[in-house]
Amino acid sequence: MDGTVTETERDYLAGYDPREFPIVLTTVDSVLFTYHEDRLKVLLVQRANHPQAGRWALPGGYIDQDRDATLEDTAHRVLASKTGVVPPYIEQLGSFGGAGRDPRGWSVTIAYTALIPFQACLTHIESVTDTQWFDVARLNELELGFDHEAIIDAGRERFRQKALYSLVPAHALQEPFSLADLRRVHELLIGMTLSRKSFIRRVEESGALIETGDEAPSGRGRPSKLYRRSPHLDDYRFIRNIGK
Amino acid sequence: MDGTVTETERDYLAGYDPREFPIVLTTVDSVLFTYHEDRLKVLLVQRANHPQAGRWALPGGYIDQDRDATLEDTAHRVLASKTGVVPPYIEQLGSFGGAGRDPRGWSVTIAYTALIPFQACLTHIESVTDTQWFDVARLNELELGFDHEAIIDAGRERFRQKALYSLVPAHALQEPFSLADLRRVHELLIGMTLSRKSFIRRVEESGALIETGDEAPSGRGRPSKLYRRSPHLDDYRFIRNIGK
DNA sequence: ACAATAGTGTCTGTTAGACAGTATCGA
DNA sequence: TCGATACTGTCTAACAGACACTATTGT
Repeated sequence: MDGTVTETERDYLAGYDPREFPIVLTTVDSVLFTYHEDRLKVLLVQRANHPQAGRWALPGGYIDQDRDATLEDTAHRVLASKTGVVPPYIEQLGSFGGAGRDPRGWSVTIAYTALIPFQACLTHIESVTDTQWFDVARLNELELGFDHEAIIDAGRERFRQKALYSLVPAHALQEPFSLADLRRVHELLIGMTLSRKSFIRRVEESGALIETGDEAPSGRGRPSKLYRRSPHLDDYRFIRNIGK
Repeated sequence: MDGTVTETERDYLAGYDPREFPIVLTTVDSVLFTYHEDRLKVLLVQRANHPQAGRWALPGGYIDQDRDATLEDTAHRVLASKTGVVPPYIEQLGSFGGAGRDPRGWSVTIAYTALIPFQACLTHIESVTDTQWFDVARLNELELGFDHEAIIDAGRERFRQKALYSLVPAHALQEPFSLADLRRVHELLIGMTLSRKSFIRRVEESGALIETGDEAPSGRGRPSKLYRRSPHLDDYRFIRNIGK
């Protein structure tokens, strides 16, 4: 008699031991961006443990099988532990895996990418030394761990696309914010200047932002109108890209 | 003396054993679409082993740590084993993970989505009984394994977007093909009819397709011009979406 | 000749970009 | 008043959609 012919799924699961199979090291890393003082910044953490101890790398870690019900839970938990809050915008970026990217063996990281206002986690980040914002334009001065530079590039490219056809980058700003600031975030992401008029028209047409009615003095010059995010912000897609 | 203070990365790796940590079951699954007889089809495989033995599910499997250097290698290997060839278009779709999606425990699948001409794997698929094309409009009649229905939906949505701003769906057609056929593929993906004129204009403007110079009789009526894919097809993006 | 299918010519509406103009602040 | 910044009015170019028209086949 061949036992496998009549084996039930219950029997199979009772005898299943994952340690009998080759093990893939699986982690979740996040690329968190913000905007501060006319610069795009990305959050990095200095690694305390081997491998790559001492290097700056993306905030990430193992899945906690008891606490995390989904991959997004892991990303939320890790980011909250580094910033004090869950970012207002997060999406899955992609997975990066291979035999050589981690010296411990075949590994996969599921990467998320997120946006947060600089002020939302200012005090939390100032209270520690191992977590810092870095100017994304100066990452070449740093030697990052693993393949995290490539993952950050993928995150930038994702938000570059979003800046072309959505107003999602508004999540990088503290409310209320001016359209001048938001346009600047888009310009940094896209890598070119944008027409004021075109940008304002899109904001009005979309309904993805709400005018608060207040104004803010901008140093010298006419004060700017202030806006906040509408609940539909994340869903709105322009059918045509901005930018010449 | 505290050994960890002076421990080198080499020492750490020598003592590293992945079995000491909680194990996440990691697999790669692919959503392969094609077009045949005015229908969108997706490739499914009937599961031979537990869990979910007997159910139809996405082609997928474990990473072969000796053969696969990257995640895409795994997707290629599995798809080639089911169709006889590597599909001409494949991209990473996203990762689906959680505590409850596989009865064996916490699991992650890295999903790819791909396109192939129906004829490219016709003979290979006809030679086996456990691998079949299914009409994507009739998947509700099937009880799929795991969360694979949700993954297929994500793949459809990905290609729905691509159909709005690219000509990537041309990979689902055998060369040479007519614009009528390609437009039909786009219409099925988008879920609405498209203007002939708009579609032809985009093809001409993009340079992503090359006219072969031949024609094909289409039953009755004027014969249609035939096209093949240009090498730039995958890169081209329209700045504006098609469709009202 | 006719139906059926493929492709074209041309008009219109929409919207991005350009640019000049107006509005409102500080100095 | 002047410079600086924010916002608006309006023209133009580009392009999608509509639709009528021509082209080419089988019956």
